[in-house]
Amino acid sequence: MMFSSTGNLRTFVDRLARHSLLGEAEKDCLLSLPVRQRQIDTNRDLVRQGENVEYACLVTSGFLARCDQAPEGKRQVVALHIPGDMVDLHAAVRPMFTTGLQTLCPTTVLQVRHSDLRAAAADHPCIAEAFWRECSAEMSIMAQWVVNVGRRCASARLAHFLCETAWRLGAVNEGASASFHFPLTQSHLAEITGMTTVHINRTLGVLRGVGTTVRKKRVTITHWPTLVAAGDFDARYLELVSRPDESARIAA
Amino acid sequence: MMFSSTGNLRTFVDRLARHSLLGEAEKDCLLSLPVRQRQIDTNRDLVRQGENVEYACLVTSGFLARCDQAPEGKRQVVALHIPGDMVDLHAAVRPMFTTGLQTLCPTTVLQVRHSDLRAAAADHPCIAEAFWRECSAEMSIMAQWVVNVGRRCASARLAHFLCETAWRLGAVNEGASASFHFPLTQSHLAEITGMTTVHINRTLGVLRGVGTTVRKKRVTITHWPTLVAAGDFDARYLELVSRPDESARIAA
DNA sequence: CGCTCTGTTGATTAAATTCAAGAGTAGTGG
DNA sequence: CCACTACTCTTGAATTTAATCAACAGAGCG
Repeated sequence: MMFSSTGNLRTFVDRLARHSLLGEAEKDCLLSLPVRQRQIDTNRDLVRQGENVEYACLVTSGFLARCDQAPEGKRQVVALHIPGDMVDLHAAVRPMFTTGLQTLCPTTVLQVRHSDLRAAAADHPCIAEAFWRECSAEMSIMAQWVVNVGRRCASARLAHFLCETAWRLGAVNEGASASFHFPLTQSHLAEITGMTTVHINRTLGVLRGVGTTVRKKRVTITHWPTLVAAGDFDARYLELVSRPDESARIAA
Repeated sequence: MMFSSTGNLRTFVDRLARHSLLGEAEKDCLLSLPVRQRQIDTNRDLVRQGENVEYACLVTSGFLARCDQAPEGKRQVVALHIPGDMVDLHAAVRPMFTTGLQTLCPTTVLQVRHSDLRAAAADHPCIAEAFWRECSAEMSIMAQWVVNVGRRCASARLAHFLCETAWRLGAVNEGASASFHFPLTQSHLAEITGMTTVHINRTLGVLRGVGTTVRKKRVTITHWPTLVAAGDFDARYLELVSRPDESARIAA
C-alpha cells in the first residue's frame, strides 16, 4: 500500500492547534502530508523493539502500547497511546533503537513519514515548536508513570492509571463520574502497572469496593473523586495549554 | 544577580553538535545567549514542584534530581541530571506545573532564559530540531526508568541505574571497569529506584559481592560485564547519534 | 462442541517494607 | 582538641505486600 494524500490528519492538526498557534500555511502544510492507513489486529507488533522506524502514526481508533522487554520474558508497557496521539513523533529525530509498539485491540492508524514531518518542522518554526511541545507533554506523562510504578501501592497504582486514562480520553463527566470503552485485558493492565495478572485481579476487587469497575471492555467510575483520592491523582501534569502569551510569542 | 553573556554554553553547544548538525551561525546564536551562574548547596530546591519556571539550566558540576512528591511524604526521583545536561529545556515550551528540581550535592548551573531558547529555536530550524532531539533522548531514559522500577528486582534495578549513570558520565573504561565520583546518599538511591533506604543498603551488599561498591562518594565497578548482566543493561537506548545522513538532511 | 483465552480464587512462597536500635562519620562550637 | 549533634550507614526481627503456583470457571470463537 502506498502513501497518499487522501488521508486526514485533521485531528492531529486540531490537537496541535489546541496548544500551539499554527497559521493557515502551517495547517495546510501538515494536512497535505501523504499518509497511509493501516488496520491492525489485536496483539500485533506494529513496530518491533530495536527496529528503526521511518514513520510516525496517528491513532485513529484503538489502543497502542509502547512495550519494553524485561528479563525472563517479562514485559513492561512504558506508554499507552490513545486515539488522537501521534505515536513515534519523537522518533522522527531519533529513529534508532525504538521500543516496540503493540496493539492492545483492533486499531487503525495513519502512518506519516518521519522525513516529511521533519521537513515540515524545518520549514515552519511553529510546527517545530508544536512537535517539541508534544514531546514534552509525553514526557510529563512518563514521569508520572515512574512515580506511579515506583512509589504507589497496587490499588493506588491502578487507580491512578485509570484516572489518567479517563482524563486523557475526555471521559470525565463534570468531575462526578466517568465511563469509557476499554478493551484491555487484566494482563495488559499488569504490564502497564508493573504488577502480575493475579494481583491486578485482586486489586480490581478492591477498586470495585469504591465504585470503579473494569468489566466487559468498559471502565465505569461511579465516584470520580473517590478514585482520584485513591490514586493520588492530580490532572495538572496533563495540561497542555500554557499561558496564551507564551505560545503567542513565536507565532508573532 | 543579572543575566550576562560572560557565561559559557560551549559544553552545551558541543553536546548538541554531537548529534545534530549545527552551522556556525547557530552555534554563535546559542553561545551569545545571556546566562546567569548559580551555585547551590546540597539538598536545596532549585525549582519547587508546581512552580512555573522561566529558565533552563546547564549543569556545570554536581547532580540534580527531578523529584515528585508521592503520598505519605514519599518522594520519587524521575530523572537524574549530570554535568552537561540542559535541565528543563523541555519546559521552554511547557513551563507550567513542573516537577521539582533538587540538588543532590553542591551544584553549579548556568541558567538560560526559556524565552531566549525558544527564540533561538524559532530562528534556526536545526536548533529547534536539536532541542527536540534532546527532549526525545531524555524520554528514552525515562522509559527505561519505568521498566527498571516496574519490572526488575532490587539488585537488577540498582545495577541498571549504576550502569546507566556510569555510561552517561563516560566513566566506563573499555568495557572492563568503571569508577566515578558519586556523592549521593543511600536515601537518594532509594528515591531513585523506588525502594527503601534499608533495602538499598542490603542490596548494595549484594552488588558488593559482584565487584561493585558505592562508598565514600564514589562508585567503583571492577567487573563491568558482570554489572551489565546483573542490571540487564543495554546501552543502545542512550545512543544519541542516528545515521549521519539522517541528521544531515535538515542542515542541507 | 470443544478449544483457547481471560478471569477468578486459594494456598504458599518470596521479596521488600517497617520498626528498632546501634555504629560510624562529618561538621560545629566551645 | 574534644564534645556534641545530626546525618548516614548497618544490622536484626517482625510484618506486609505482592509474586508464584495451581486449579478451575466463564466467555468467545471457529
